[in-house]
Amino acid sequence: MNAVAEQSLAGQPPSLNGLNLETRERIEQAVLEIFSGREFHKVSLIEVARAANVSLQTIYKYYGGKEALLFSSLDARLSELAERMVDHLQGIEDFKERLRKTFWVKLDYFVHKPQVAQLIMSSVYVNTWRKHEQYHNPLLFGTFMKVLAEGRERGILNDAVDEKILLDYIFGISWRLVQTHLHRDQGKALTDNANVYFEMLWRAIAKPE
Amino acid sequence: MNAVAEQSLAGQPPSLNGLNLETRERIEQAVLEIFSGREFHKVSLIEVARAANVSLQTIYKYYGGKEALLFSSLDARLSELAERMVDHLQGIEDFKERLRKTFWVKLDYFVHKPQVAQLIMSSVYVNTWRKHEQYHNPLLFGTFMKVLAEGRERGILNDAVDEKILLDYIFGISWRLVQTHLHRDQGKALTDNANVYFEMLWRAIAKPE
Amino acid sequence: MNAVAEQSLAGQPPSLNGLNLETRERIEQAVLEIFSGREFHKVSLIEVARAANVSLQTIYKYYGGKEALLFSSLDARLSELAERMVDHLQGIEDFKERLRKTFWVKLDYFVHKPQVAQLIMSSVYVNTWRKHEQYHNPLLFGTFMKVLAEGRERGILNDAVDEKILLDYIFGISWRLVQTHLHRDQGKALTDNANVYFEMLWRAIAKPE
Amino acid sequence: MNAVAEQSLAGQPPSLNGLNLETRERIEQAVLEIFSGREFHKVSLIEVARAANVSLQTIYKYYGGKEALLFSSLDARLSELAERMVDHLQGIEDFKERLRKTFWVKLDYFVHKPQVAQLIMSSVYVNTWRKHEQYHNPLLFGTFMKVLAEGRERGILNDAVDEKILLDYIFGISWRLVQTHLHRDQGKALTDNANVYFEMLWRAIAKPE
DNA sequence: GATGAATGAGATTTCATTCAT
DNA sequence: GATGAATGAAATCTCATTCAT
Repeated sequence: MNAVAEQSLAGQPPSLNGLNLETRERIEQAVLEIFSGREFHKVSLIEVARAANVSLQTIYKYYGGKEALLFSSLDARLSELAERMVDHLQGIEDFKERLRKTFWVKLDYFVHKPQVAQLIMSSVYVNTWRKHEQYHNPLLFGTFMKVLAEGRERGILNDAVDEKILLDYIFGISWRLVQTHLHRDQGKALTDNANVYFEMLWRAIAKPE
Repeated sequence: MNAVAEQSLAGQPPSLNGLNLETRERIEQAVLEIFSGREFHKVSLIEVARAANVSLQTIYKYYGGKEALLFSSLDARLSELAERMVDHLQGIEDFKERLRKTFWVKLDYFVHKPQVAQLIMSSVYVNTWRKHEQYHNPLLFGTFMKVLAEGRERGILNDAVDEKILLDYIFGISWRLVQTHLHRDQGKALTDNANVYFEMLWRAIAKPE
Repeated sequence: MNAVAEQSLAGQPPSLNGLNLETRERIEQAVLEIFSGREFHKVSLIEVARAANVSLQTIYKYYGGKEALLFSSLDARLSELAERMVDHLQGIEDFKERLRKTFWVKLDYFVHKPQVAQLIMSSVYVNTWRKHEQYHNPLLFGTFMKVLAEGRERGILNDAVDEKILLDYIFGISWRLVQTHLHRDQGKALTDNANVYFEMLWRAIAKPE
Repeated sequence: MNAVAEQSLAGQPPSLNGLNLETRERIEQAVLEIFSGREFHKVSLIEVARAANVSLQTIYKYYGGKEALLFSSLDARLSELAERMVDHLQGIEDFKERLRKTFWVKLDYFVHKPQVAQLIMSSVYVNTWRKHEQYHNPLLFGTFMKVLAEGRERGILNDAVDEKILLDYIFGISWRLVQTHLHRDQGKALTDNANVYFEMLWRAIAKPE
């Protein structure tokens, strides 16, 4: 019954079924600012509309509802991250270096866009997110899986456990590091220490000699 | 203005300022069942009240509100986990074994009480969670910190990073493993593999030789 | 799904499924005042609620919606009229006098409660009205039909046309007289002339000698 | 601020300030069809536009709004009726016959164009209509008043009441007969009985001997 | 004349929360 | 402890109306 947010596969925000790009950015910026500071159900759509200088109806027309608005805005950011990651991997040959890069890009992204992480932490339930993670960000997910598969084939990564478990270590650690970092409000400390952190992670997932 | 849930430090659910114990268990059981299956804001208190066979007012009187009800119920479960952990650590001398035990108890707990994890995943925002984690479960948290400090002192654990970072690895990994395990609905697989998973974690946090 | 207005057969406003009588009167008074001055769709329920000093939800709970509120309020007034009519007919034996009385009571009612007529004229479509007339006011309608049937049996009324046609003359004329009277804003003129008007009506429906 | 529908005094729909005649007819036909079947506020202009195969803006440009569209369309039909009436009165000399004719033309018109009556009954409030009746159809109204004045002068009509009261009897009865006739869905019965009905009306308004 | 987008208003629904009994 | 009633807030949806192209 409602227009549904278009699937975004590329980084540049695609036009949301006819929504003016500039307007769209204003809306998603407002979403980021408001939902990152308050819990999902403490945010009213009318304030998002006002902050974005659009009418409530515009939001409903293009996004369909509160939850869809949130996830559409979030997906746009995560696509940005995925694209950034693909971009940064270019030209790196060494496997470990590739993995280190994915780790660094992720930490770096959230350090520079803390609101994206805050939004996830304050307005997205883990359960709900997991569903979206897989349906809506095959690029981000897929990029990781490809890198991991490569590592297993070359005998570099631990093969005593399922491949997805390796992903759990990477995601579990990186996301937790982002969370606590933001909670403690620590400037650049996270990326500055990225290498130390990565080496710890690496020891966990590398095949023990 | 609201009655506030009493702090629970021990494992046995203390009487919540006069709430009949049996009634309390019925309420918290209902909370577990309902909030674990639906998102926080998709659950209405009236259905919780009906499921627990109490009046809406009883909930308000003893818990104060929707969020307080959720966290009070959750805290009761987590105290159970903390208590279990303390209990299991008894008599284990070796440091690594003590840590392995904490890891195992945590995985085991959520495998046996998947609703507790589901409730967190479907009804608790990370942000909100973190606040409660620290204020309301010093026992669980403190137990971990003590074990870690001990490891650092003995030169067993990695001392290139802050102590809290080690905790991030432990919590980040264990929680993520629980999440994906439940999502994939995999019976006992998680505890069966606990040792393999722990060894990976251990390599991450142990001081490299 | 909503509580539906209870059928009112008696004159005293019955308690509307638990709605406090005093509150009910405040609401229906507000309805009368507001809907009589403005067209149905120019009235917003929130102003009715405010005028009646109740919340919007109270209205929805007890009446179910805008249209139901209007008709429930209207039915209460018309039941009053019906009851009044039955009451006034008591003790009058002569057929023509009985009919004259019904005519007079009707004109008199609307002269004294012009808002009821105004409400009908500004907020009720003839079509919608007719449906309610028959379903919801059997008393008012039935009283007339009984009087007419009696007149036909006694050979006093015109029997060249269907009985319902006689009713059309009575209702058509009386209602039109009320309308124009109110439009021209003429104090008591209508009831003062009721006899002259009735004699004209009588000549229309009596059996020609 | 709005374009206002041009006053139509003649029967042929005048070009509405530049609106193509054929288009206009399509629009007003759609209005008749749609508003006669549903209540005014249950009809959306977009469906009228679609049914008439014009854009919403055309309606706004030439009619000014929803209500204006309705009344403009209605006025066009009523002018048709007025014109028809004037036409039929030609060559009839006898006063009573002239009146009988107006009565018959009115019933006959609505019997043949039931949608016009249905539109009034389902989408026009009595109050709103009365205003338009007088401002917008001086021809229809005036024709009647002239005929009545004539009757009074010649001592044929009842002079115990105001002239307008006579009009109330004529309009009140004829309109009510039309209403119930359409409600009962009775083919030609109305015009077939027109004479009987008129004689009844005549007895009401004629000067009693 | 037409098309597309945006807006403001208000109907309706569902709840958390409060109050009184 | 329980029950019933009321309230405020916000989600959602549908339109009339306006504006720009």
